[in-house]
Amino acid sequence: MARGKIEIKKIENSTNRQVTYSKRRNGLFKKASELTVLCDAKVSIIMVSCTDKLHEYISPSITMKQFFDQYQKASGIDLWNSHYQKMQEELRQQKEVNRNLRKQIRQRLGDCLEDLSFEELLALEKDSQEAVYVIRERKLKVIGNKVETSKKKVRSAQDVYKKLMHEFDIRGEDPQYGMIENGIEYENVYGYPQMGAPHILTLRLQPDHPNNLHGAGTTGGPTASDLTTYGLLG
Amino acid sequence: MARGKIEIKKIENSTNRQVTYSKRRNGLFKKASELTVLCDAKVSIIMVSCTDKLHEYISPSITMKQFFDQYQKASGIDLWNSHYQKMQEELRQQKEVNRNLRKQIRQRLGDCLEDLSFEELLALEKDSQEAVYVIRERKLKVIGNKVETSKKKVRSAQDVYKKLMHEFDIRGEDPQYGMIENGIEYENVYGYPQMGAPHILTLRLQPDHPNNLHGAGTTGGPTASDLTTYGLLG
DNA sequence: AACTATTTATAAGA
DNA sequence: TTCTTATAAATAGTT
Repeated sequence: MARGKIEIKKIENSTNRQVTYSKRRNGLFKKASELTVLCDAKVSIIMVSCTDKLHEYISPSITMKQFFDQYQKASGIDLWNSHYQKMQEELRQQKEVNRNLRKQIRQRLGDCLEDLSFEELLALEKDSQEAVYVIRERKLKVIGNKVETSKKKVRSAQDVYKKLMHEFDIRGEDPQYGMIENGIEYENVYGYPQMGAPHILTLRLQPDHPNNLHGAGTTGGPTASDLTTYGLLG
Repeated sequence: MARGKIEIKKIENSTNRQVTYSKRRNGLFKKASELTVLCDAKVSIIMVSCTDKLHEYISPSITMKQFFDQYQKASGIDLWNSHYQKMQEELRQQKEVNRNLRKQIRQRLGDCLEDLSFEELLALEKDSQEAVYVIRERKLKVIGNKVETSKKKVRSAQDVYKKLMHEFDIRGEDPQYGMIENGIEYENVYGYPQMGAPHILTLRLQPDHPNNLHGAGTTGGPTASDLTTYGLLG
């Protein structure tokens, strides 16, 4: 449009093309800003050059997001709504699953039983009772392990004691005196849990009597286990 | 830019403004399309007039969505990602919660017990055992209700029977003959469940003996209850 | 980036 | 709205 008319087709010379792009881009943006002011309109221009550089003009007093929202509303073209709705549906489903799982747990704790049919109630009782047996077996195994560990510790301590006594024998010292003194000492030195063994043995006796547990269990607040397992329920 | 220079400020005359908007809009779009061809660029123009009409230009061979995506990527400006990411985070949390709830249920069914501390194990046993008692009580109540309902039906049937007999008396017919015939009939007519009562009474005897349930419970697949409550677990 | 001959856009009027 | 046209603005080619 100056120094000779040009044909509107791709400029083959790369440098020339780049220069023209820059000049005309400025021209376009200037026109856009004039339009904005003169006609009280909102204009958004986004340009991507053939070298993938991005330039934009946007009227003051409006954000690109507003533009996109407005465009979407006016054009009815779905830019990201399908994504959004898909996620929303997924979220809804997850919440539904969540609701069901919680109800199931409540039922396993003895709530909401009125929602169950008689057959479901029987099945729930059977499942729950079986679970109690499994849990009890696991508990006994854990207790067994603890007792075993304690026994090993005791044996280990006894070994140490014997070795000490043997050393005393070799040195010709009075074994009777040394035994008492060292017998008290090693329990702390070698990590023998002073209250551990009796405590564990006490526990071992309790859980075989469900009635005992039942009667005692009606009082008392949440335990460490409750906190762990219900942490996400709130 | 013709017939006199104009100042770049809002055109107060509404008609004039409208005309200028239309003319300059065309000019802008023409320049944009020339730029597209000359420089092999992609251009998007969205305009909203002061009367809230929307007009757009977009280079051929590109969609508005591609433009928005490209713009967002290049600019780093958050158009809808905050929405999106918020939902994604929410979804992630819901899935995490569900994972926990499922684990909890598995533990209540006797799985994954090795993940519990000894104290948690004891609490779980207590909870489970208590739940079994609650469930059992509920079951007994349901059975009681069923028995009560059956009794009422029987009483109601007996009333009907008495009335029939009374009518026979009034009519002077042979009551001995009528009694037998109608005694068989009314069980079907008045909905008395023929197998119902004995069945319920049989069930009533079982559940007070947990050992009985335990022994029988080790076999057998999922019941109707299992299907209902685990439907969403897969 | 600056210059400038020329083309193009457009303001005002019809 | 569209057409016309005088004139302002944009810009292609050059430096």
